[in-house]
Amino acid sequence: PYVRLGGLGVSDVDLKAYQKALDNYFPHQGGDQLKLQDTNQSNHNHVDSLLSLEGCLHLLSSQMENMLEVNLLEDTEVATSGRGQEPSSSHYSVSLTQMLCHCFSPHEAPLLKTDHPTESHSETRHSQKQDCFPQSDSSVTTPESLLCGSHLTGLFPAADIGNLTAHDNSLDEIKLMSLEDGCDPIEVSQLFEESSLDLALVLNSGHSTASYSVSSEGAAIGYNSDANSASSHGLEAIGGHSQEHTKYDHVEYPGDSECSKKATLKQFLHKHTYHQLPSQAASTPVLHQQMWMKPSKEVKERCCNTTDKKLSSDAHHANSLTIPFSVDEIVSMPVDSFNTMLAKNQLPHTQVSLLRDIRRRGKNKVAAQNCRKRKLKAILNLEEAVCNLQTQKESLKREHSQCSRSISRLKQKLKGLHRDIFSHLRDDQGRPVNPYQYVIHCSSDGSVLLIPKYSVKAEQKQPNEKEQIPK
DNA sequence: TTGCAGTGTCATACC
DNA sequence: AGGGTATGACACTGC
Repeated sequence: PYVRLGGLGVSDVDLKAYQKALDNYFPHQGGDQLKLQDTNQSNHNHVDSLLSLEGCLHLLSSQMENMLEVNLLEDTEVATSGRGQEPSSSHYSVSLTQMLCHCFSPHEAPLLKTDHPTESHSETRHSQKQDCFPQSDSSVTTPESLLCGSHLTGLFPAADIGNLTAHDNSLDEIKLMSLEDGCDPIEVSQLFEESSLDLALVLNSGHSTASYSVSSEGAAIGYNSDANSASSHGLEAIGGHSQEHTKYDHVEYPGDSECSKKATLKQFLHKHTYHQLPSQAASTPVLHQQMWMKPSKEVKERCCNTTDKKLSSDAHHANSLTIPFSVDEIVSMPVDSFNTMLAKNQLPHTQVSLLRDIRRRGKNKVAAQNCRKRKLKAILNLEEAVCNLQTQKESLKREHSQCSRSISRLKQKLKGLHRDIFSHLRDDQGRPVNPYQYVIHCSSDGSVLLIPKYSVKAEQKQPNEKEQIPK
């Protein structure tokens, strides 16, 4: 609340007190400025300067009123005696004009100070993501639909299948696998309690793979089991791919917002991003056509693009190594499991190298996808920031013009006050005081000095030399 | 045919 | 030191 009128050596001004007085003196402007200060912290400097100006004005006016009373009531000789003024206290060699110039110099507000908090709420992010893709929930909660048409639904009572809905995706996946395996779901649940390494080994030990996608888009497929075609290892990588993207669906990024939802949705809707779905179905083309009603021609085309060829090649290599893991599993398994698997299979160096490459490529692919999503998100955030700053700029412009108008009004009032004061001032011979030869100066102790302009100029050159001005 | 956007991969830096 | 991650750059593809 205290503002030092910079560089002038003037004492601190209690803005609150001045503001209170201003409310009486300039009731309209004072209230406005207070409101401005309250509503926009970013323009604090503007308000401060205006408040200090108004404070100065009010101090000046009130003190001048007192002085006028003294002048009018007392003899001019008394006024010129410098009564009560210590020479040391009148060291202000600054003219009123200078002070006003200082006060009227608009300060630049810190324009970049924004009230917009950055949006990085990790807790809400997750729900936003989920809200963004409600279909993933629905897909999770309807495993029966995933199994519809398959031979699996008849194997277990509906209650068992219903249990699938009560667990997270991982457990759903495990249970789906157990369904396929004909295992007891309870056993699988117990297995789930064990270490991931053991789990992975158990789940993959008797089978080629079961590529499954319970959540997100993959859920529409349900799961893609190539257990029915155990010899189709060469294609499983494509199917397994979807699991990777299922995880990718749930990757979270700082500052998710509505914009990112749109962007992400755009990505999700893009054909490229999930072209693995038809590809995945290629491992079980009949099932795929039943579930997606896609023409086989399109499936073939999808399967034959370069990326899938590359993946198929990787998968082919991986499967030629008699390793009971899909490419996706090679990529996603913990490094300890991976190393254990390598050691267990006694593979030659070239094949180990190949597996490491497959793993590296798979991880880097996901990383690249995440990186691109982040980049897109950053771009959207920057665009939003630009919009916000433009809005803020317009607001500041309006506020600046409002402050300029207020300052103009105050200047007019000050001119009138100045003119009024000098019209009442008389020197010791009773002659009017020339306003061009004297300046009015307010001191910190409340006294008002009339200073000859030449002394002000002299003191500016020699600040230590002060002249006692007759009052 | 051209341009663009999406994607996978590599190389590299960093943790 | 090895593995994972992030990112720029490149090539390729489909639209």
